[in-house]
Amino acid sequence: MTAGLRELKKQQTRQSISDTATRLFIEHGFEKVTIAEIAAAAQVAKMTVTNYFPRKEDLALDTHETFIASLARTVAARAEGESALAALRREFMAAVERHDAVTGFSGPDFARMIADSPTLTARLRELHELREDALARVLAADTEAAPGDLTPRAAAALLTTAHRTLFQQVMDLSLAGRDNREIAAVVAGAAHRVFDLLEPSLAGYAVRPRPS
Amino acid sequence: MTAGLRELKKQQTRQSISDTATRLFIEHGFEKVTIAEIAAAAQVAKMTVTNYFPRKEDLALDTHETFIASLARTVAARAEGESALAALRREFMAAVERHDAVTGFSGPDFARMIADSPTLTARLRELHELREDALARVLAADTEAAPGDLTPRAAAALLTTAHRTLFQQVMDLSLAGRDNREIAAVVAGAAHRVFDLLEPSLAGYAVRPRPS
DNA sequence: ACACAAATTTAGGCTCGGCATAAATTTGGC
DNA sequence: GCCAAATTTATGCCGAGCCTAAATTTGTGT
Repeated sequence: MTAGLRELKKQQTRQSISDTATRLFIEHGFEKVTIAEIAAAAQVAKMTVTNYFPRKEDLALDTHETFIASLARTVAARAEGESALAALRREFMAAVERHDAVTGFSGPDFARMIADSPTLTARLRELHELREDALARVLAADTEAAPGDLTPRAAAALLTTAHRTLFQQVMDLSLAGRDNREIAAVVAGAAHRVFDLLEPSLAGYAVRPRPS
Repeated sequence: MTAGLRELKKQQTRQSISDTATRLFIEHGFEKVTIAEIAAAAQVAKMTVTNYFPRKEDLALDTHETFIASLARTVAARAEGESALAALRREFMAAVERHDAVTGFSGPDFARMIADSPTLTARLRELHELREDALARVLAADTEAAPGDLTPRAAAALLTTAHRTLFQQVMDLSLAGRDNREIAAVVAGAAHRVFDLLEPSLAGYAVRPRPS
């Protein structure tokens, strides 16, 4: 098998670089840390860092695949008779109650790192857009929309926007130093209001049919 | 008066640099053109270009102030008894009928320049966000929302999202080489559907009171 | 165990955007 | 026409990203 030692060491190297980078970023801020410093701290060549992480942002936001796919996956797995909006609301509320990273990202340090860096903020915007695109594709396929139909994209935009607004709220509260418990309480209330706001428009959209 | 020749020449220099840059960008693509080339073509020092336009993106998207303020201004100027959504719909439809840049930006060359450049695409995302923030501030002030209230931001996000979706549609059609007439027709239809979609949720939000 | 091929890492250098600083030039007011 | 202020220029530096060739490490076959 070729999936042996070589692949293992690659993953170790990659992880080591990522961990080192994250530590330095949290410690000194994303913009202050240079790729050369990361390479030195991880005891690899500068080029090796670039090989694994083409852009510097990738070192800090390594879980982007999960993030991008999250909403699309939630909607794809919605229950029979459940709308896309209802599924996203349910999933979001569950995440809030679990107190866990509504976001995949977590903690005030992490939020600070992003907020303090224009580069990371921009990348996060891009991730939100990619997430929206992924959701739009699921909606288009699931509602059997015509190719040129704007509806899935508009709906995906609205749904993602709702999520992004709450996401931002979590970030803001996290930056303000509130603990997870308080954040969960405040965001839960806000989430109900935001989802309720969209309910009249989207309650009937992309409802998964019940088998007849 | 100090608003004389000196200020005039500054504006001329600025305009000359901007025009030169735009021409080169359209001709060869944003990423291919270097700041040094722009400076040479405009017959100024490289540093002068940077002085007027701190970021390279600013050379291509010079009308950002107008863009950012557009939605906020439309809502601020809405008629008595008119909701924020209705005002934005009215303004958008009027722009479509005028055939003019729904966007402030216009033409397939311009759209191509942006679409081909990750840098410009990212900057455009940022401009959308700034536009959303500006709109949120107007809504918060106008509805006298409490400081921590998420509603204005959520509403601004939804309204901006609707606009952005249609904006994207214009870009796509422009890139596909459709002429202004066809774009206007297609987008007008799409716009009605998108605004209708939001109507149930936002018809009653931020309605300007009639003087009693 | 050894050699060879393939994969991975390293070293070096290059371009470009962005920023800092000081010198040189141009302009407005007197 | 002179002087102070504003503007432009020249120069150099840093960091991200990319390219290429050399060096090292690993997997496979004998």
